[in-house]
Amino acid sequence: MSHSGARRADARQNVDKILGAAVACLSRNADASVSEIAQAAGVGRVTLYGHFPSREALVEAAVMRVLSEGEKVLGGMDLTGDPREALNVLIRSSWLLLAQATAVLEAAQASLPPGRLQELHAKPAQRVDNLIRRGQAEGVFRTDLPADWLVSVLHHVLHGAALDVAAGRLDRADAPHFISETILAAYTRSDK
Amino acid sequence: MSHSGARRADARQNVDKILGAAVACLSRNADASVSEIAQAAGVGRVTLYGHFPSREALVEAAVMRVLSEGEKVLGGMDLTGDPREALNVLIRSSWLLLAQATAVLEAAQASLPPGRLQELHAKPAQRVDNLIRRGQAEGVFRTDLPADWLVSVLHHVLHGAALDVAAGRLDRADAPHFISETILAAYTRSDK
DNA sequence: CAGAACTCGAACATGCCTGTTCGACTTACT
DNA sequence: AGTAAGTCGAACAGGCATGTTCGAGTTCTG
Repeated sequence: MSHSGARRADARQNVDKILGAAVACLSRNADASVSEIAQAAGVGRVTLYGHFPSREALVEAAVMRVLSEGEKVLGGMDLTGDPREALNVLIRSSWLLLAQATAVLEAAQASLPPGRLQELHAKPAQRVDNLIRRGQAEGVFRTDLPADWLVSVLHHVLHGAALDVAAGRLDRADAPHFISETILAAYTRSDK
Repeated sequence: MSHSGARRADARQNVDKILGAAVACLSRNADASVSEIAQAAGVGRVTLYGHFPSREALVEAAVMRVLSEGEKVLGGMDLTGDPREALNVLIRSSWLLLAQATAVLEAAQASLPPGRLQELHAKPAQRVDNLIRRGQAEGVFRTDLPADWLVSVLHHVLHGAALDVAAGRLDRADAPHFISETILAAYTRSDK
């Protein structure tokens, strides 16, 4: 095992640290500078450019990373059964990941060609979308509002909760419970 | 009426156009450039600097404008009576304004000294906060979630809806209805 | 140990944004 | 009509971010 690349050991490790720092920084600040990300990764700016040719490439790599992590979680999760329970499980076990994903995705929206984003984001988003539509079809979730809107609400509540946690307005431990309770209620008609 | 200022007629008119453009631009793009705002207002960049000494002053003026507009609407609105109805009226008649306010406020957060913001934002936010707390006290809104969180949810759903409209994912005419239905449901316990 | 891969800091070119100054021009008020 | 207020474009200075190059140092790998 030595023919494909030379000193991959620490190089790949650095790439990993950079990607992690990029996700963290872009979640907090949509237009974080390359220097900022490099510093957060504990690596020189030049080293970063040695691994990613441009800021755009770095952002795209960060998006793909957070997306693949999302796939890993979403893929190994049982979303069949009662849609309420499935949604509950999904939120409780991956809200930080989803929130991080939406944050990085929005950050990427400013630095990436317009179409490129939804092209990558399509599949994971479709999973949540399908769950909601199934819940509607089974009469568990309200049908007086379009599924697109319900997805959007989940989206924005997750992102908002992540912002609140980052700003110290919300206890990280409370977040999953609050989100879950709020979304489940919102997905059910209020009167009658 | 001629002693306080000379050719105020079109000067003040330009200030107005600039402030309007600033609010519009900052709602779409939190870090819109001064050139961009000036161009959107149909005036030269130099003229803008003639009225506002710095970008920071411009942003603050835009915040004060949107806040005073908010006060005008919130102040002349009857928020007594059934909290559900009051919240419904508030959302339906001012969602765009509220959404615009949150957008500009977030934009300002990046360009203004940290404390300065909540200092100005305090009173209008308190009004909504009070309405929600009153609803909780009267047993109309759920009390298993803290009022701060419910305010935050309204905040983020409004902002999110504004983003969706701007991105063409949501019809502007549908927004008030969707928001109102969603929030009212979210403010009520789902089961039992 | 020796070479290659990798890292790093400093420095440079470029570009955008902010503020500012200057001079010429247009417009409103008396 | 005349004067002062206001507008505008061009052009400058400073700052910060993106990429790039160079040379020297460090560390993995064989």
